[in-house]
Amino acid sequence: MKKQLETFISQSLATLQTQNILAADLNPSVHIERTRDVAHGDFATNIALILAKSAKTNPRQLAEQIIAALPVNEAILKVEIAGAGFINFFMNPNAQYQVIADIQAAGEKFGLSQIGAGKKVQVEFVSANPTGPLHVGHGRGAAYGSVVGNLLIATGFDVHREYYVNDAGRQMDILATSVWLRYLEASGETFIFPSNAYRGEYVRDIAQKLIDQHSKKFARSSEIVFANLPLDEPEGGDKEIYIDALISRAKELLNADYRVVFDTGLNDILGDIKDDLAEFGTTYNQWFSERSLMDDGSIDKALAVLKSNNYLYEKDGAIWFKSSELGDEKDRVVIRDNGQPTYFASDIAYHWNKLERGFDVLIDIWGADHHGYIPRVKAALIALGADATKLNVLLVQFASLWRGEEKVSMSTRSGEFVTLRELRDEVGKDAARFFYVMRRSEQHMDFDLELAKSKSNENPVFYVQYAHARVCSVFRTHGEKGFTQDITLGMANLAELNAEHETVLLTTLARYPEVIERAATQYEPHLLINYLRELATDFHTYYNAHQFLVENDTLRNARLNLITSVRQVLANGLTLLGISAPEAM
RNA sequence: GCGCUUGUAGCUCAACUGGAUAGAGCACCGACCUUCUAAGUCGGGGGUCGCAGGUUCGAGUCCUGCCAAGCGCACCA
Repeated sequence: MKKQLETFISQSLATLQTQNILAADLNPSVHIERTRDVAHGDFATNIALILAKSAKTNPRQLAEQIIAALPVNEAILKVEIAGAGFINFFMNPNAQYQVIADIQAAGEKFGLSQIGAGKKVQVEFVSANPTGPLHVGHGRGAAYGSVVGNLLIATGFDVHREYYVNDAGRQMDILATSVWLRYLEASGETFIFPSNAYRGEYVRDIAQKLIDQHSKKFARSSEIVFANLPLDEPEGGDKEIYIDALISRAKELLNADYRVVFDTGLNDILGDIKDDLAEFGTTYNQWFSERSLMDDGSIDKALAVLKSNNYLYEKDGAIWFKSSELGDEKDRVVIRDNGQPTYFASDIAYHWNKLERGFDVLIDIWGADHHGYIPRVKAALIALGADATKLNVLLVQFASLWRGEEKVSMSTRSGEFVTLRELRDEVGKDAARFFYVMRRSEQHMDFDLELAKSKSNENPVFYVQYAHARVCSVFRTHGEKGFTQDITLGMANLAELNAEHETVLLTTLARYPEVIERAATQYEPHLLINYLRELATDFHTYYNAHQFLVENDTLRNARLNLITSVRQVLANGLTLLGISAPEAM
């Protein structure tokens, strides 16, 4: 209906253009809004206010001309000019029932659209280093990314979800070394564990698996392992230099076996991450390996192009990229003085690879702490001669965990962080997903564990799910009372749904496709959450105000068709969020 | 110091991207269960949209300057 009005207005404007009332080269974007106040009708547009200046007339006069040129349509009851020049549309009340037929016909497809027109979109999200289990910070990115993906699919985009696996690089070497040291400890060696190594309990578990599978194959005496190393930080040294020296020592002593230790750690943790995300309802089309970019020469190739485009230079033994010439704060190292490419070098190759795969839009979902990284990636794409405007980086702020009034402290340093798995175990998948996407992603959010668990009206998850369960419950009672639903009879008598609560509900239902479209194109899943809360409220209010299972056959069946539509839309929305729509609670 | 993000009711957050009288939920006060699930509903009070300017028919929304919070400013990822 909204779309239809937009078309009508556009037609009217085109007419005015042929009459030279409006300039022919004008290409206005018509924007129709739902009104906030019933006195303003059902829909309104400010188009006359926007165009008045260029038409060299006053808004109200232009509004009159627009209305005069409007096509006649029986769905429009009347059109008024209000305020400074708003055009208000009052729709024919009979038109409001159409939505029930639409929902019934489309079913679970109601709300889907084709505005994406099959455009290829890649959504990359989470992509946490496989150096440990996912924590609650990753959870927000996982929930947000998967819902954004669902919304884009729902609006006709061709979506490819991807997790970039950082299976190369220094952090992974630190993990591999940490695993090996725990392995040595478990084999009976004693030494002081490095301050910069991974200390989590899971590292010991992986070490134990190594022992189970390979016995003492990788054991070396601690005298040999720690001979002639620089000092660790607690002893007055540098923890980074110390751990790097240990990594070199591990590679030296283990030779080819280093890769076995490394891969055991990688595969164990990555497997855990995959299981974790799958249980959280977050799935991927592809797990993209950083190492593969090194192995197939993609990094060398990207750097060669940068070099031939004159964006690389050497300084202090390292190779630098002139990102400062393309909007970044300073130049960035791509090859360290030790000859190793930086993480940034692989990321250049990775983003280039994404574009070469033919995606029309790239969406990267990052933690907000990585925001400073955006200019250099865009700079790299420009320097490669690629289209950097295709890259869209969405930032997700951290969530603070609360237990009622008490803030849950989290410190990565001590290894005492709350994992996503712990969160899921405590509050469940549905509540976790709902809470994560309840707020705009750039908004810092407080996540109250007590609230997420509570089975009360304070908890918005239960509130929405309860609305769905309630409709199902009505139908159970309906059967118990010996009624048989007659959908056709209900459809023929929808006009009996003339109570104010019913009108409100019909309007809310009709808004659903608009909400999906907006939530998708703006990448704002919280709009869908807000909508579902409103729909649930409208339904609960209706439920309390009217009895559905009345004796009157026509009215009863009309009402049943209405609440069936409510159930359908609630289920559709919850499905997009990856949240269950329970039939009973 | 520079950059990014944020600042709206006591608290947590919305506000259709520049529109009409800024809205919800908690919390607080007061009503509603012999009824299709009270995990629900109804009513009430509560606001200098961080502050100050500017842009225009019109600003919570845009521009400038301050103030405050978070994050970032590696040859880590």
